[in-house]
Amino acid sequence: MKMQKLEVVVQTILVKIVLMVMIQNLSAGRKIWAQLALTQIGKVNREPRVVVQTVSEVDILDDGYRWRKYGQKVVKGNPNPRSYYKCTNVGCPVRKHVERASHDPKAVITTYEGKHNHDVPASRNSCHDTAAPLIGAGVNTLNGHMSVNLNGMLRTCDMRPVSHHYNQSDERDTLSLDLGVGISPRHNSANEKQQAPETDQTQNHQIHFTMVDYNKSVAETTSMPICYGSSNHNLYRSREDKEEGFTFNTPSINHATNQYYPNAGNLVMGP
DNA sequence: CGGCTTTGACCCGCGC
DNA sequence: GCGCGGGTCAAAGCCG
Repeated sequence: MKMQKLEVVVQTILVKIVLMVMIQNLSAGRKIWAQLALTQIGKVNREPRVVVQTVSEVDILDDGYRWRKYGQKVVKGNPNPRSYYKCTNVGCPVRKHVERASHDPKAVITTYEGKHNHDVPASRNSCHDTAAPLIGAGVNTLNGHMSVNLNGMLRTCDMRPVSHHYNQSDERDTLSLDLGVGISPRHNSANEKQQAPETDQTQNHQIHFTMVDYNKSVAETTSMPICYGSSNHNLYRSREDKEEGFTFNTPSINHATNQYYPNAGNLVMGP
C-alpha cells in the first residue's frame, strides 16, 4: 500500500511537470494538437472549432459538461462512426462530435464547436464530488490571447497565428485553451455496478498530448502518466492533493474480466 | 415517466 | 441540375 501511495505521488508530480512544460510550450507560441483548427475559415458565421486528439480506450470523454447524443454517422474514409453531441444546458449552442481516428483505434478525435454560455454543472465542479472534473476544461475566445487555466494556474500569452488557415482569419481572434481531465458522474455511477476487481490495482495509463511546432514543422508528443486503482471500492483515489489539483485517476480497465470501464483514461478538452 | 440513445430520413452545401 | 457527403432532426425504443 505504501509503495502504491508513493507511486501515486510520484506520478502526480510527473503529471505536474508535464503540464508545466505544456504551458511553457504554449507560452512560446506552440500549438497543442489539441489542434486549434479554425475550420470556420471562409465561412464567416461559423463558430470556431477546436479539435482535440486524445489517446483513450473509450470514446466518451468527459469535460464536466453534460452532453446529449443527437446523431451518429459513418463518414467517408473512416470506418469508425462519428457521434454528434449537444450540450444539454438550455440555450447552450455548443456541439461536439467524437470519432476514432481511422489510423489509430486508440486515438479519439473530439471536435468542439461553439462556446458554453454557462458554467460547468455544479454537480460536476464540486470538490466534494468525486465525479467532478479534476481540471476544468474549456476553450474560449478572449481578447486576442490564449490562456491556459490549470486549476488555478493561469497563464496568458499572445496567440500567434498557428496555421495558414488561421492566418487568413482575423489575427486578433483569440483562443483560450483550458486543458482538463474529467470524470463523468454518470459513468462513474454506472461503473459502480460493474465494480472494479476486489484486489488493489494500480496501473499506469498514458495520455498523449501531441504538440506541433508550426515554425519548425515538428510535432512533439508528451506522454502523461496517470494511475488509477480500485482500492477500498473507490474507483477514484481520494484527492489528497486537491489544493494542488492534479490527479488523473480514472476508473479503467478491469483486467480480470477484460472489461473496459466506460470512462477509463478520460481526457477531455472542451469549450 | 423522464432522460437518453439509436437510427433512418431529411436537409443543405459543395463539387462536377 | 445532380449526386455525394456531412450534419441534423425526430420518432421509437431503452433504461433507471
